[in-house]
Amino acid sequence: MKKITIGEASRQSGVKVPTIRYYESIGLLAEPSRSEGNQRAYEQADLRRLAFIRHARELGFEVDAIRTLLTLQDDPHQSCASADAIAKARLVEVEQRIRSLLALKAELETMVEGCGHGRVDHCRVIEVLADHGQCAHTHH
Amino acid sequence: MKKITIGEASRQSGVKVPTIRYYESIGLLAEPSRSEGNQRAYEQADLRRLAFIRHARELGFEVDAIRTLLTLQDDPHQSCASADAIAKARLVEVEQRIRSLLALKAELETMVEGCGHGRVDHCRVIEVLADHGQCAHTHH
DNA sequence: TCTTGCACCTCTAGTCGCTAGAGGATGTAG
DNA sequence: CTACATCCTCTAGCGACTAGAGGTGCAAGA
Repeated sequence: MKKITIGEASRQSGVKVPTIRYYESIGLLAEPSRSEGNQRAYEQADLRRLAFIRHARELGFEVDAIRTLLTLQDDPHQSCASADAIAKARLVEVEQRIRSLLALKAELETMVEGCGHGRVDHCRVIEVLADHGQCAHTHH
Repeated sequence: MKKITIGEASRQSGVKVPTIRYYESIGLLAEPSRSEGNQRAYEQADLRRLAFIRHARELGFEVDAIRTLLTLQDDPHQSCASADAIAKARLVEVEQRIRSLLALKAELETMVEGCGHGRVDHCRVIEVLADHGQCAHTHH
């Protein structure tokens, strides 16, 4: 079992060095053992945990949710209902966010298309921003 | 011209009272005149500016971008090229965000559908999170 | 007139998830 | 032995607010 430095862990997991230390500080990652010279020495299990965290963060899970997911993972006999609930909640959030972004996209397109590239006093971008009534879509 | 209190401005614009004060503190909103008792007294023009800011924020523009848009609005003889560029950049951002959220949605759906509601050791949610290789979509 | 009670004031600190930088120790290659 | 990269801890900063403490202003009812 050869030990892995934080830099190596960073390279292998794709999580930046300061971020790894940050995860340790907030208790997402356990404190690893240290070398003679007080440098962090990780093991394979830590790398797996880091990959888990990274993937979950990429999926937009909040740190608190990840904390729950990690404790679930640590105890495989538990029911996975909580994990399921967390994922479902996240799915609903993502769906809402997509809907609202699609509305925004439509509105931005109207703005940009309407812009005749002239002076500001006829600029559709500024106009639409100034008067929400001109906004074609009821996104908010 | 009757004066408008900050609470009234908040109600009419939909921007919370502390947020209005915050916008003033960062220079998005000019310092309004004050009543005898040192309370902020807004005018119609301030309400229009607040509505502009609110709408722009809802469209996801950053405060710096809004600052630029506001100075453009204040000088109607300028070319609207900057406004156009800002809106276009935002459009590109929104489109990217939508694409990545759609990929996330697909992945979350796979996770949730695969969950047999049993124990954690067979939970697809946890599994997929733990092993990015199982992730069907190349969203990141 | 007095008092109740809400809305207002300023100021500081906290939120989230990092990121940047200072100032110093350690580890490795030439 | 000397560079130089990498590591360490610590504090502060980011964006865009939000929360709370501790105090003042103002309008309406008793």
